[in-house]
Amino acid sequence: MMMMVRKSKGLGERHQKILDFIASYQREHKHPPSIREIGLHCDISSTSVVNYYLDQLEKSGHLERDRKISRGMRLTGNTPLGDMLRVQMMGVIQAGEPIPVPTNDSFSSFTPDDSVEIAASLMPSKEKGKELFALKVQGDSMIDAMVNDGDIIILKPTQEASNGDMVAVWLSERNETTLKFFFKEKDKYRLQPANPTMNPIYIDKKESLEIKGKVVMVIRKVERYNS
Amino acid sequence: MMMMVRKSKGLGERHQKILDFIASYQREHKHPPSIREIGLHCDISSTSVVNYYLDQLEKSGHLERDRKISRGMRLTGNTPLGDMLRVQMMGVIQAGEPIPVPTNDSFSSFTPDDSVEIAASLMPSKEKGKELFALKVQGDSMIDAMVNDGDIIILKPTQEASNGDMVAVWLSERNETTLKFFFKEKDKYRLQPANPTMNPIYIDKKESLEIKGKVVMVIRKVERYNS
DNA sequence: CTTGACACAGAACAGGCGTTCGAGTATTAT
DNA sequence: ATAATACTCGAACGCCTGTTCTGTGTCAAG
Repeated sequence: MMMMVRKSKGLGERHQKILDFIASYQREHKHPPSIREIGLHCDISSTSVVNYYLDQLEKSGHLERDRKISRGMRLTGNTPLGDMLRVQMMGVIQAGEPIPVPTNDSFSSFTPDDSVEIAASLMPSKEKGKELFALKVQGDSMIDAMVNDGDIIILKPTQEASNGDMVAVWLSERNETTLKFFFKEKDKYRLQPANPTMNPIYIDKKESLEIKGKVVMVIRKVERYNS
Repeated sequence: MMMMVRKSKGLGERHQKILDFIASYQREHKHPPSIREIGLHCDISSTSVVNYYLDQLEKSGHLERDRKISRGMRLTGNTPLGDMLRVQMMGVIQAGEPIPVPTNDSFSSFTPDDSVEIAASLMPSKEKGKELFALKVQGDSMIDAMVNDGDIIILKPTQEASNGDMVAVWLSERNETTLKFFFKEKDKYRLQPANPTMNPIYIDKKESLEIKGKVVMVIRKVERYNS
């Protein structure tokens, strides 16, 4: 008479729906929803069932709960609050090495240590989707992209880019990683350095060019000059 | 028999105490306190009095309240939460113009429009004091500092710098603003560009060199390449 | 078929919490 | 002095909300 999905493993449709609702509610109201509000918007007619799922989400680490306290819950994964988002630090990007990209594990592992928090107000427009990841720049090889050793770059995973986007690309034939503005021209790609005093490089369309992500932000913690 | 202070103008001792308590409670519990909890820790025996002050704080803009909702309040001023800080955007920095610096008005004006929010976790160590300000870079004149047109730089106001600090300086005799790493040498100052491929410039100690601030962070929202 | 974990409903309980009201006291203005 | 204003208390009301308990239908394993 009624169907139930997802017995044990992983996140069910219901779980995801609740998670999403909490996030959107929080964004809109600046505070978490009550159990009953969750039930109402997620088509759950009993508070005990919502509580049931909340408990599971807490055990799986997606949620923190303050027992006995009204609306005492908060998401732990991305966007701890509506006004801040947390992106996963996937690793380092450097000239001669491939670019680490997020796997489809999506959620699960979220060690706060390996993540970067960013105020949502800083985020350009609609990129706020949680589909973001971070890389730490290693080496001075990307100074032509106006990016220093130690800088953190935030990017959106994608395989395609529009003209003018800054992309992180892997040139497998040259065994080279680079950060450039991307332009598709007649029979070649133009990779334009961010530094306007430097010249672009051209990649023939026959040559392999793997776009790994679109750069949306660069963050630099200015340390002491080391020399 | 009992004293009451601060009749009308400004923030009273009571107001400040409540504000402080909400902030500290929020930091510790990750959610706002209830009216009764505030009363308890601020020596107010009646919930109606707490409510009374909360209303005032709301009217004066220090607080937002969600009526009827348990613990429905949040601070609006700086550091809306303990994990984020808001710095004032003082203006633009460009080659031929002096550097805008914060006046001693300190607080008062906090228009969210002219401010930048930063996750506290991004802030290098102890600079977190609210003595920070932001500038928007205008023009390509600072590419030698690895800073682009449109970048946002966060700095701590200071007139002195240690060797290796990146500083924003005004060279009044040259009518020039620049961003460089600062080194004091025998009888001159060495201003070292962040870009390691570029050469330093030297300023004789007789020449005027006004340090306006120490750069602690650079943030770049990557837009489309315009050309 | 039986058993047991799993998913869900519904109702009831109890405490948390914002709100409101009546009343009393101190300060300042008139 | 008198009135108006600012501040404080205590208690009661009633909704909001998390918790808990009992019961039902589903599904897979034994």
